[in-house]
Amino acid sequence: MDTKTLCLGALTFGDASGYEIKKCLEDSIGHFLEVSYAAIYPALADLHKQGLVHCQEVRQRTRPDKKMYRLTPAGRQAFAAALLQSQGRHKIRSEFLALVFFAEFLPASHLQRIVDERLTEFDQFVQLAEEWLAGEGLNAQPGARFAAGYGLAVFRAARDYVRENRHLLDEAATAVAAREA
Amino acid sequence: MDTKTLCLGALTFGDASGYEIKKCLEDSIGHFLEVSYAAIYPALADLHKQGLVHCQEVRQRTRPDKKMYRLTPAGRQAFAAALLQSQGRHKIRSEFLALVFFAEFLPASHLQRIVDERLTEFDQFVQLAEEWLAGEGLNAQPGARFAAGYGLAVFRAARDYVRENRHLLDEAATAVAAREA
DNA sequence: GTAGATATATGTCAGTGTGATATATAAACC
DNA sequence: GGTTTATATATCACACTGACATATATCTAC
Repeated sequence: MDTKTLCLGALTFGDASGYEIKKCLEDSIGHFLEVSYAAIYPALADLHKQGLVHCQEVRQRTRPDKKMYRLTPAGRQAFAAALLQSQGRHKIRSEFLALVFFAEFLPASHLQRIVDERLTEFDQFVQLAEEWLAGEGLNAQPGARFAAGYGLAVFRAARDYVRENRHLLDEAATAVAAREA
Repeated sequence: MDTKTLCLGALTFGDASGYEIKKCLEDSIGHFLEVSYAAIYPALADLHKQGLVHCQEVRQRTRPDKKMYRLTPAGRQAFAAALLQSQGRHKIRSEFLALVFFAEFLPASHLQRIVDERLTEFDQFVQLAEEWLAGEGLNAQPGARFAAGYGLAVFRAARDYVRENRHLLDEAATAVAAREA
């Protein structure tokens, strides 16, 4: 599932510029998959070369000009084919857990600050997901609802675990303080 | 938290070769952070150039020769400094959820096969983590136990959610079947 | 016994993605 | 009047991934 495929996917919701594609992906699956402009713009240029999207420049008075992209029939086919090709892997890259794993090498205050940041993030996501599922989500596709529900369940579990067990990390830091004294 | 830092971290457990470092990291935080040989070997070469690790070639009769690396005092300091520098972000790149999000474009059978694979992976992790926490984990550092407990909580939540809600995805696929008929 | 898989061990390479930076306009805010 | 936020596109150095290449030894199944 490379950036090209994600762009094609975003365009199944309707025509969009690179900027709008980024917003679309962020708002939908942004919590599970990051996309950056540095990946999107070259991807769109490639897709255009391959004839998978149509591109039209739009002059705007009140905003900078933009390039609107539209899926071609070939693009729609290529998207379906790419989805079938994807293995559907679920990867996590957590520097947070790496830091926690090496807790013995960090000052307690630093560690707790990092924990607080993660907790804030988890809380925010839980709230957003709850609101979405109770509001707009009611009209969304089943796949989108499933994904949001998954996120809610997992982030809730993460939040609760961290809240209830963060005190264990004080022991880790204490161990180092004692060692260094 | 780049590969160099992870290598230094692995070496705080004792001297090791690149191959052994990979195993060490896989066995400890492998479920939250992937590392590949293609990243490790150049990282070790760099660390050696910078004087952060000491390197000695070891000739072996029954196995291929290996290069054993050891943390230098400068390396230990650099590790602590790099940890302090790390923001501790928690990123997820889930093609699984992306596929689910675009469920309407996939055949039901394909989708359910992908769900089965994820479920198997979640189950395996839950079992591994339970065993580790009840066994070796009892002697591990608090940080390592916290990380394992976090993984257990989150993967359990993921497993339970997917088990109880996978039927929602049949609706998605049915919608497409109806549309295409 | 021998064929094939698995484990040990190190490395490269093309392609892809990230984070930072650059540029420019307009609206909203204080 | 100045700062921040939003719109809009793009490039660059660097890091990482997945696939491949190479070599030896052990373990398993027939």
